[in-house]
Amino acid sequence: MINMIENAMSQIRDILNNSYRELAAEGVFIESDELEMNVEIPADTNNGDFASYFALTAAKKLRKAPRMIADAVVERAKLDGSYFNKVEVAGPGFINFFVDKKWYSEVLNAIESEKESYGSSDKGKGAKINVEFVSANPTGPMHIGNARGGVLGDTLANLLKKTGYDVSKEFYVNDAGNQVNKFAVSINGRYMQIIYGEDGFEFPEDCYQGDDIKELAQALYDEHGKKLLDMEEAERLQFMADFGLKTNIPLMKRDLLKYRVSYDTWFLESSLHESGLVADTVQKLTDKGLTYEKDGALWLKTTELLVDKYTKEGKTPEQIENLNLKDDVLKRSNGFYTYFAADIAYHRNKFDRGFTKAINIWGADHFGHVARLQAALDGLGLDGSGKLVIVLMHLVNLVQNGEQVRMSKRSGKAIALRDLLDEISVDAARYFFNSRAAASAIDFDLDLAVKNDSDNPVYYIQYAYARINSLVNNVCSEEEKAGMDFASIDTSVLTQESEINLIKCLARFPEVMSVASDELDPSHINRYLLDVAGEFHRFYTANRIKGEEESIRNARLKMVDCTRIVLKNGMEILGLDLPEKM
RNA sequence: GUGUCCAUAGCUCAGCUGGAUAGAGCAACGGCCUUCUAAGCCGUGGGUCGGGGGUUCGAAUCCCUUUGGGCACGCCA
Repeated sequence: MINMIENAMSQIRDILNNSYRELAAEGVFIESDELEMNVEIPADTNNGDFASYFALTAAKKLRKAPRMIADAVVERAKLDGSYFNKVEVAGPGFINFFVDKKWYSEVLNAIESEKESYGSSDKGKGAKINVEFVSANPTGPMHIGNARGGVLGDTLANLLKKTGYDVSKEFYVNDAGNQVNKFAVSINGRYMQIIYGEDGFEFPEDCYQGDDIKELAQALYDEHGKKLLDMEEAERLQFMADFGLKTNIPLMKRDLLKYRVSYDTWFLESSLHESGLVADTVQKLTDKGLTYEKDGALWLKTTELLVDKYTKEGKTPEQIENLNLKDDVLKRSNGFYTYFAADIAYHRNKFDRGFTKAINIWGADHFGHVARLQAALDGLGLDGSGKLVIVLMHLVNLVQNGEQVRMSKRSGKAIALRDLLDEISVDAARYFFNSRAAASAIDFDLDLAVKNDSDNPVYYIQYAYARINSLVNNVCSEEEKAGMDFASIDTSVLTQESEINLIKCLARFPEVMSVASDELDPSHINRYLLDVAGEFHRFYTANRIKGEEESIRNARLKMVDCTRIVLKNGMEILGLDLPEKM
């Protein structure tokens, strides 16, 4: 909960405000409540550890030269009892603050007192949220894009838990509808081919071509022989679909677990149909006058709902007109509900279960669906625009031999998830898939991933962690380690540049967590840990602990222990192993 | 066509609620192991921040425009 960066910034705002108010009271400046005392961390520490640019932004309003404003305010600034020992004006009116030893000491004390909860916060206030991710069709093996989604969702859930949300992870299993039907027809086709030969039965072109289908058909044949021919076609297809799903779903669970991705709930789409929630939801929309019949199908007035939504969001009528909005079918003329209808019911169900927010990770190719689903939920009075948040994740391009490999289940060319793990480590995969924001497409170069194993940045981080362990083991006896009282160790002796840089870096962790949580982007943590590891390696090279004078030795041990805590807390969110030695 | 995401060093990317000299990793080149792990550290070179215009004291960041690329616009999911 302690955020020393925020504490320092808030002190600066107070110092500047007090100073300004005094001057205003004396008539030097006009009274103003609206001045924003912005504080930032300058890129170059020669310009202070913290800086405010308020004099430049306020200059126009106050009708004074920015440099003059800054000078006057700084003249009055009272640093007594604050974290700062120096404040100065630079350039056109930058106000630069320099922190005192006290601040560094408090950073380390904060980490030691909070330990595993350092970086955590209660900003979520316990809000119950649902994070749904991967939700791949159970009609075939998962591919590399699902791996990214799995890692992202799992990591995001960890992050949200640490920032005070009550998170439930969910996998939506599409075990109903068209895809499943096609799945059954595909298995049936291969089954027939086993019996009648490849030329004796024509395999439909728009069916799943992958070898996994052949394996399912073979398994069925091995178990039942030709007996399934005795069934009515509809019965046989149902039987095959059930068999395929029963086989595939556990395989998906197993493969995701290999990536340390687990779920609280596996939610079956079929349960929505069976419970009648889909029908009921469509009826509700109809009761609200939001549907109509055309060409034998039941349509949702999506256009109307979207115009509402976009108007509220401030789009102009011209902009909305340009979007060429269309309505959606809820119930097809053949009597079956569409995926869209089921999805509306599904999200209604999520909110019925008490989730105040639903976060879904979707492939970017589904983005056209986002506003429509939100609007449909708005139509039900469920505030989809506010409570349904979609993180669009761009797909992973698999590159091999310098060429992009096209992947699709239909062509059967998808690279199975489990094969990937035979090539690279889970840590490397988890790190890699979380190395960029969801919105950027990433190329996964298989040759590189296999070959440059030890170049992977994840080892840079893990190495820092392992180094700390062996360092401490080397310097301290077991008894000393056990009895170490870090709270009482004075760290004001740490004044080397590499020490200062490391402590500053450790201080950023709560802020990084906060930003990553707000942006639903755990890749911030990924990059941050790289910084921590870098600062540690630099410190390690420049300084020693063993053989140093006791006050220095102990202070460094404390700082190193703080580094270990931060690395651990961050790596746990990313789901990385913490190697004791490498 | 409309929408949307993206474009920053040779490559992969940070930085984007406007701030001081645009950063990191990889690759290249040159150094550092008789003392706590060299999976490390230090140094060098490398840039019209896709182009053009605008707003501003100040633009990689905001606005307009343009170019190039990914994706989406189904009685598929």
